[in-house]
Amino acid sequence: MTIFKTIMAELESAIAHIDSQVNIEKVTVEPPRDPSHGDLSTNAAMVLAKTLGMNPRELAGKLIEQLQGSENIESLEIAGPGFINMRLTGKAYFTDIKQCLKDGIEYGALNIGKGEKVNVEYVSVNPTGPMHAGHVRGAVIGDTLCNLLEKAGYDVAREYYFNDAGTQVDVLARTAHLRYREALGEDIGEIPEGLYPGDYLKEVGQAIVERDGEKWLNKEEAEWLVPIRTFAVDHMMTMIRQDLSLINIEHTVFTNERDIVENGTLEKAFNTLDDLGLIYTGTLPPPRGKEMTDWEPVPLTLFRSSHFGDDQDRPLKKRDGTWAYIMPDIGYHYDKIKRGFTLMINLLGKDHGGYEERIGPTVAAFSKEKAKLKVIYNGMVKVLKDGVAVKFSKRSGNIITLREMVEEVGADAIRFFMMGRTPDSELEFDYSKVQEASKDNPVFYVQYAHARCCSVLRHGTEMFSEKELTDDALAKVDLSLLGEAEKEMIRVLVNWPRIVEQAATAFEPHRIAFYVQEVASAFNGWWSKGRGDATLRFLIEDNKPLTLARLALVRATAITLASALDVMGVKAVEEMRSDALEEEENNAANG
RNA sequence: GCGCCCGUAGCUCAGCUGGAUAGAGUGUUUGACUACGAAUCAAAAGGUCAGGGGUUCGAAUCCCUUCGGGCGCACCA
Repeated sequence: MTIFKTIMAELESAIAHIDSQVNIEKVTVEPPRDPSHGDLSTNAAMVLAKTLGMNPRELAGKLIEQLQGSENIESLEIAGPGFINMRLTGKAYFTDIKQCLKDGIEYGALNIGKGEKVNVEYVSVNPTGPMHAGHVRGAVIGDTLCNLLEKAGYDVAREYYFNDAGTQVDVLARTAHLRYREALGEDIGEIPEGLYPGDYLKEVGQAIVERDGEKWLNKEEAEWLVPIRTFAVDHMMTMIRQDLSLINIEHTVFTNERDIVENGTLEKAFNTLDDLGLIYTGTLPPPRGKEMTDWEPVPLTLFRSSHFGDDQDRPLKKRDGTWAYIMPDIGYHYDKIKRGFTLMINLLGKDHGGYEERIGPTVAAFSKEKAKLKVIYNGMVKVLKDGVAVKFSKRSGNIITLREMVEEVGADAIRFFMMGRTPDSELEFDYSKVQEASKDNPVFYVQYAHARCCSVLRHGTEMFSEKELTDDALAKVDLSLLGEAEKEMIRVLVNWPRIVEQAATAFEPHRIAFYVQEVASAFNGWWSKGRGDATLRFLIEDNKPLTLARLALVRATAITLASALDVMGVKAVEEMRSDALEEEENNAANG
């Protein structure tokens, strides 16, 4: 039970005392933006005033009477139009801090998801080349969202949809065959227009030689296309998975488009819609806003997606009776629903706008409106160095590969920056800024704060035995010795479960990145108070109980940071050593 | 033409799903190291939340509209 829930419960009973029937849905208990308004604030009086036939300030007065008795509340006041501001006792927060120390890395875990089956589909890059800069953002946001939803108590499947049925994989096969001929000594010259130019297919050609020798030389395409395609696709998928593992992304489910297309799922999906009476033959209006020279009205097999909010019905079959191009995606979502998911989240680039509108109606139809599809679109990423666009790498065929990015700045920086803001906007990813060891680099700033916590705790062992500093031991420490200087730190830490809840319900992992900076900032501020005033330092030689209380809070800070960074997939380092620092130490040691 | 997203401090961005005097960082100005890591901290200055209208106790947030930017819009894969 967090302090927020405790106070909310007390408020609810206070309200019930006045009127037990009233709807309290809109009542909130939150820390006010301005700390001078107190620790917590509620809008209850303003929200309920009308239905209870009182003016807000009058109602607030009555609620305050009821809340007076709370042992968690130190003082109450009515403010502005009818806010009730509460100042809490120091003690009110201790349960949360102790909980943090007990929970460790699990701190902040919730059960708001109640085990609901969620499918998050992300990356889903075509298996025709390596992961590159354009793919990374959605990959990281998706993966972090998975972590977040798991933290909030959802049952999450991390899914990769594997487009191995389109024409691109045939192009891949043709390119691989060309590389294969090259590997056997043929001079293939420049890669022709329309095939994949990257060098990464050379090793595929070589690998085919090693497995099959000259078997596919001088053969008709019809003979080699399928086996080479299978081989090349497998090879690409292995490569992509290795690339993803560089930034700690590992999917749990891989679904093949080819399976969906070939195992009858499309027919089942179509028939399901037909049985629901949602299929008819009709004619679409001409496409708007485009000059159509060859358009003519044609009766088509249509799905009544307009019943589910789409602006027009969608053709599922072409005029020749074959499936329309959206049908595999529809079949795929039919499959997801059959697997029991009630929430499907899909991470796509902004250039896929309209996907939710197109596929969402079928999800609603298949599930009788019990399942939902949510698409998160992310903007483009520009990779820069010192503010200048990074040159494309020739080696990989005019793309910046994920592998190169990891080599350049490391996985932590990539993850932090790629998920660190709302997905909507365009993102400039500047190699130089991302590596900077200073405050304007949040990755560094946060990791530094965590390392500082660890440093303090290391020093703590000079005053205490290890046994006295275990999390269990610290959880039993008398926190009432903490004072005003620590209050801000405490307030920030106990907010973590709320942040998880808010971020998870909004599907917005970037909030975690902002929170983690808030924690770091509070900690660095707290730390610095000890510089001006020695009595505010963490370690006070002649006051062990106070020191223990502070160490408990330092430890709670480290735990909270670690817990949040864990969701982000960023390492919580215990020590940071820059080259400069190391050099200094080496010089000291040598001199 | 229709739909979606965006417009917040000089710059880069938050803004808790409708709350109080709109916040950080950076940049500018000014202070603080005989330290448990100054790789930091504290303070000042900086705003017509693109413009206009509406909804209500209350709007950056919701609705309408104008302007400006991005993306999508066929039986295409």
